[in-house]
Amino acid sequence: MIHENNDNVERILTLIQQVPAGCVATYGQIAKLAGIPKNSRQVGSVLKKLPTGSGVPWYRIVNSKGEISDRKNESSQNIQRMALEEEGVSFDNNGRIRLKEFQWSP
DNA sequence: GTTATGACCCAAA
DNA sequence: GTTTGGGCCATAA
Repeated sequence: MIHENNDNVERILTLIQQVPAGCVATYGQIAKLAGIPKNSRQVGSVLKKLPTGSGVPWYRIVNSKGEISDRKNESSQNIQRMALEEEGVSFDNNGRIRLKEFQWSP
């Protein structure tokens, strides 16, 4: 099937839209649910290229440690943290989210 | 075709 | 708790 990759992107985005406000999900979690457990990097790749105003809550996706992952443009990270705090997600002194408390479970 | 890169993850140390 | 090395695979050049 040659459209497999496009389907992956579609599934990734659909899943992310299911993450409710006030919760977070990890890249690996989304990848697993999307049926591509070994390619969590693709999740980040998709989000990176996401157009602004897409309506996809990209900021609810964090890495497996509960941190906002590093990237080229760090202002994007500030936006992400702000958006999450706005929804009630709290960070500890080390900039981590307690996944036990805030991680979404389908 | 190859190589480099990356919003990742996990087991092992 | 942490760091590290290896694995992963789509994407771009």
